[in-house]
Amino acid sequence: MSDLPSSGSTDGTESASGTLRRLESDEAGDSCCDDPILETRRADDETVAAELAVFKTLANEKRLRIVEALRGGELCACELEAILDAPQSTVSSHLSRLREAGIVNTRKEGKWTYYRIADTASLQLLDLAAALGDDS
Amino acid sequence: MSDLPSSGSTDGTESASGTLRRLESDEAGDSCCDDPILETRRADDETVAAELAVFKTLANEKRLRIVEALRGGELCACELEAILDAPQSTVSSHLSRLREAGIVNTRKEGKWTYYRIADTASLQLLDLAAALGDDS
DNA sequence: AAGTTATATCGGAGAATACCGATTTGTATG
DNA sequence: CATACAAATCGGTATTCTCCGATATAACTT
Repeated sequence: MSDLPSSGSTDGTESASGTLRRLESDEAGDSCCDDPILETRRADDETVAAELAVFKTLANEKRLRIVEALRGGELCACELEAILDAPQSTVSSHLSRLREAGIVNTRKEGKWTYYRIADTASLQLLDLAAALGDDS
Repeated sequence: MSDLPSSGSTDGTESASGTLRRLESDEAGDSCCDDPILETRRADDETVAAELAVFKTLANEKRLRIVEALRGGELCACELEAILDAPQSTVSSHLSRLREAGIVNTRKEGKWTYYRIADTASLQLLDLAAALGDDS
């Protein structure tokens, strides 16, 4: 499907550690798992936590549909209720999850609460995911 | 925290429908939810499905750590086992989820199976999510 | 104040996920 | 062929998530 070098790096971001490791270790080695350099590959806890919060928030169909609906500008909770065709309490709790995650912001006007995308980076995120998802 | 226009659009992607709607409808309207134009805001099913598949796959700490570990180049399953400090069956099933979602590719060499990032867009996705996540 | 509409929160049942030991499959090697 | 190691799959339990009715809070109306 894609252009994969049959060995070595997949992009330019790496600091050569992976590639070097593979090349320097003996070709016919009979074990690969007892390697102290693996320590280097462990991800930072805070980074993972930040990513996880975002992905968990977006890993739900109704919440995704809310964000997609907000592409065209702000909407109030009851409009989103109509778009999703879901009960009020369901929509409301999804909205509060999205707000807690910082994906959407709110603006209160009279008895209505309007929701909007907080950061256009969220939309880039959806676009990337859509592109990744349909050629799987 | 961020630069939000206090009303109106959040970016340039919208086709003005949201903004116009809000402006043209009466200021003191007492209902906002019975609007036929809301139909326009419903997202395409296939797009949502594609996005959902990607986000669900990445909405797990161990799978995220696997992808992060693969930033530096390919690794075999048992190396990932060591990095995650998780039982073999657990790691293996996470890897097959990642492969099914098209996030990683595999290369078999002898008795080892090496995993690598299938598309660098996945890494952009993680970077975006990390950026969105830590200033929430 | 009483009524109406919009939204948030609570609580608990049902569904989906994650986890991990045990077993199976695959590959090399003595 | 027996053994050893890597990896995948199976089965069941534990945890988390989703959903939605019921209830609470808030703002506007008469």
